[in-house]
Amino acid sequence: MLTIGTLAKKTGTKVQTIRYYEQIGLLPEPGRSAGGQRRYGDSELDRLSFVRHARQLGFSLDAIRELLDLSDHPEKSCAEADAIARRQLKQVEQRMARLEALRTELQRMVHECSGGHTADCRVLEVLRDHSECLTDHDEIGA
Amino acid sequence: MLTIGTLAKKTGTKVQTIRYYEQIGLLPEPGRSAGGQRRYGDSELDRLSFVRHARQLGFSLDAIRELLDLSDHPEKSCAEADAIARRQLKQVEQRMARLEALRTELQRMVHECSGGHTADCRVLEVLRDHSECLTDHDEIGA
DNA sequence: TTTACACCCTCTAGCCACTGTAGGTTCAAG
DNA sequence: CTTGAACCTACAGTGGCTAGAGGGTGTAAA
Repeated sequence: MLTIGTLAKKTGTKVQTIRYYEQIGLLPEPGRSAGGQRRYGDSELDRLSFVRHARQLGFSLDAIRELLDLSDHPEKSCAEADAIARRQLKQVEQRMARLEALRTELQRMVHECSGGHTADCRVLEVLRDHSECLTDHDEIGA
Repeated sequence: MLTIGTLAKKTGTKVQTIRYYEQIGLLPEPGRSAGGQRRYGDSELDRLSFVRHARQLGFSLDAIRELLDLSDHPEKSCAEADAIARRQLKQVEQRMARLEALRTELQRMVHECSGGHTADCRVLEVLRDHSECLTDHDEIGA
């Protein structure tokens, strides 16, 4: 039986995060010691590892919920899990494309800055005059 | 004189976002009509455009605050603006590298999934068994 | 057995950068 | 003068945690 701290160490998760996952129903309520402290077994360890790994791959907690549910029902079709992963892959690719554009623009700004006063700063100038910009308008958060 | 809605349209910003920027001190309090509605001039338009453009390049609001401050003081050295931009570029590059790894891993998962039941689903299997994973442990949010 | 101390508990608030809603007021056109 | 779109304030909610206050538990040594 593991304490929450041990589980945290084993999975590279913060203690608070584990409690948070429990709170939002991503992890089941574990057993407790006589004094009311959480005690975990191997199944919880596996489940949390699954969650963390999926998080590392950028899946949202909602997507992970679906994946866990699929994982709990071995007779269900694989197609859904596949679809979730494909969706995630697509998102990652979109974000990469977006970042690629940002990188180009930032490189341009930085390379052209010759280090005088801010009055002639290329960085600020580019920010001021959007028409010089190559990136598109939408998807600020992407 | 522009209403907040017109300013919003011209800059591709939501009305609430403009009010939010004002609230956190990123934009100055504008003049008001007799009835108390916000009225904007060209300087506010420029400033908001600057902010939006910087946001599109992924700068944080704090970084933008610094950039605006530098832009307001033309006699200051350009070096600081340059440093902020370089920092941002570095962040973008790090995020790209991270996404690159995610993409590889996700592609592997998806390509290997042959579409049976979840019991043998490659996607879920990879998530379950972290040892098969190529991505590193840290930086979940990157 | 007591005491020290690391660890655990709940509850609440905060982070970023918005976004949405409720309930009311103002403005401009017709 | 009426209509209706656009405006106002104030506050709650998003995702995915993270931090802190104020207290209780578990265990090993003195």
